[in-house]
Amino acid sequence: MNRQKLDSTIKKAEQVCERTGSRLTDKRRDILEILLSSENPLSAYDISDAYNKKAEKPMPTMSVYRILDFLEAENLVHKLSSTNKYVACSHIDCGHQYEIPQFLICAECETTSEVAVSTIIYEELNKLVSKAGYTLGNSKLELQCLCNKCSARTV
Amino acid sequence: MNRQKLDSTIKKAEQVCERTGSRLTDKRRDILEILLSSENPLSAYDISDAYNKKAEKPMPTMSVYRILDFLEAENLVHKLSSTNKYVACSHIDCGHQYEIPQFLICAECETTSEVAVSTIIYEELNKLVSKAGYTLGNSKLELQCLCNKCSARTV
DNA sequence: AATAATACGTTACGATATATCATATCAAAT
DNA sequence: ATTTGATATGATATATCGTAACGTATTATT
Repeated sequence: MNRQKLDSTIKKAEQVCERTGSRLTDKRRDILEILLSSENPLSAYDISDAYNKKAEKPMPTMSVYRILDFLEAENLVHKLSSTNKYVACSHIDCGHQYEIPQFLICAECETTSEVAVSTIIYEELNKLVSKAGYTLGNSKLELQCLCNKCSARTV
Repeated sequence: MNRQKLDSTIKKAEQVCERTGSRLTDKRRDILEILLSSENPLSAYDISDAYNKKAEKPMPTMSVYRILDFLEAENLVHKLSSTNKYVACSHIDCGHQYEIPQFLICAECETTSEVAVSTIIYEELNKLVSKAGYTLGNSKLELQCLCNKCSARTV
């Protein structure tokens, strides 16, 4: 992500926070920038390392986790529970609202794409869920995949 | 799960192992029984505790993990990565083959149901995935839900 | 019995995450 | 401008989750 795109995304993120009456502090912005700049999902410790490499004053693990929790609550960041890693939301800029974010995770190289589930899938899932006696909560889907690059390599 | 049902499931599980040239040893069977008997998903440590409460000789954590890995490879057990817990497969008895198992997890009480995704969802997912430049691997879906009981309580 | 394969034990460690309490910062009200 | 309260961060300790590496035991086959 180039500097210009990044700046506009950060600006948008600030607006998102304002709407909920919270603030995108310097450290929160730094962590978000690290995630936005990364090709791949990062663990809390990866993020900590990346931050501490640049910063004068190291940030304790605890703060990283708290900031990630905050960013997740603001929907600026998603946690991938299948890999225990974090990614910036791909839809900060467009403000796109969707019911369920879906992540395609390459099992080989961890390249990850975020896409929205189609309406038809969402409706079908809802049907299934209510038939089973549940109501759908704040869900996300994580699909173990192979990206085309890795797919080609392993053939 | 009553004793009779449990015994027949274990017998079926033994057959599954035989087919792959492996064995359902006593300890593996014990772990599987613990999971089959539990209402809710259990962590590796929960399982270890449950085993050690009954057994004369305690089982080290390492063995629990190895056995869980084994059972997962045989498709007798599934790991829920959103909670780091394990459940027995609901389809050992019927030998039902399905593309993608799907778990409905109550965010309140952790009650969990395993259902198969419908063909239509599977096809739609496949379309989405290939459009994004991936191929679908061995996936499972974990949906954060509310069960009707908890749903009623929180209203 | 000898051998090889599989299963299990032991020790050590690493990775992931939260609890708890203390401190700092900022913004609004006095 | 200070006090106050809310929010944010720091520090320390500890819980939880998981694996690496290597050794011993058990089982199946010869």
